[in-house]
Amino acid sequence: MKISTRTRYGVRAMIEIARGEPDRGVFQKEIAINQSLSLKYLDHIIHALKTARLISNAKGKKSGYILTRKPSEITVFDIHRAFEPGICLVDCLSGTYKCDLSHGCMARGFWGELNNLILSYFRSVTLDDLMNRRVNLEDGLLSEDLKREEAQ
Amino acid sequence: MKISTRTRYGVRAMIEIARGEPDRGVFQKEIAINQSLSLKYLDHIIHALKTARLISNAKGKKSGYILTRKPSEITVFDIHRAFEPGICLVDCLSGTYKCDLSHGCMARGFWGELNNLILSYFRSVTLDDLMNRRVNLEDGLLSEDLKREEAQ
DNA sequence: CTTTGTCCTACTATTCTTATAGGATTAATA
DNA sequence: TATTAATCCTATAAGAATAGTAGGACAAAG
Repeated sequence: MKISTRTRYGVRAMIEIARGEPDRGVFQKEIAINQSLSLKYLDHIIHALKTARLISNAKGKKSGYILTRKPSEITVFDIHRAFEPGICLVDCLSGTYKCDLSHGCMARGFWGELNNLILSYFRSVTLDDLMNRRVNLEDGLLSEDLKREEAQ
Repeated sequence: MKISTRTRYGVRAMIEIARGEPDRGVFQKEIAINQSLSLKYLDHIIHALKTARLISNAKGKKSGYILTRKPSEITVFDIHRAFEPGICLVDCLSGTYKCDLSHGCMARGFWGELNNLILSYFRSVTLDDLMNRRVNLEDGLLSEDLKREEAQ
């Protein structure tokens, strides 16, 4: 279970664009340098974000990118959706999937709940929250928990 | 972001073993049939579960498997850990990783929180909960949300 | 008319997952 | 004791997905 780098880079690119001066757009090259990303790979990321209508060109093709909405109106879910069709941790959660466990799978509900958990989280955090670090509050707990993980 | 089939199968295998009669163990073949899994692939799953000391042979090698602990004392986290070293959605959350973003990455905390969220969830649900479907309560919400997902 | 940045397609390399194969070992049992 | 059935263990292959590179077309600014 990993977050894809395209989604991760996408979030970072969006933050970078959001941080840009209000009077001008942000160039791909600027994002690449500030976020230490390959210019060529970032190309794909930007393309996806644009297709998802989260960003647009500031003025013509040579004036960088700006957000199409306010940072407070763009959630991580929106960004994620630019790269993945949706959140589906387990195939059997999608409607089309046909499972042959007739007597009812006891695990399905569990995964569905987790799916909801992640979905809610993605929907609840905006680009504005990220920039103001409103999600870093429990950083202490985080490192503590992860250390315990790694110790194993 | 997908849950690996080995973890999924592992959970289902554990449920199957937990459901076994108290006086005898459950055979691999039984699990394979009841859960529609390949006997050979299940072989690996069982092996991992055994290495993690979650299951053991009932009596000698030919009497199937039993749980080493009560279902209420085995969490999904325990099962997951039998297959993956831990939960780490993003490499930069691990201590050893060196990131070159000197000015502090604004996304890291966000992913860390999600990591914690999943970790807590895994730790909070036991095999006993799964068997008694205590996680299926919000099934309605689940399907509703997923349908909205798929509609996009 | 050159440079710079965006746009777009194709391709490759690598990694990971999922599985299968084949056989060794052990224990019950006929 | 020979047979069967189950576990145990290693190797490997097939496949998909991801991450990243390459190359160039196009548009606009200087």
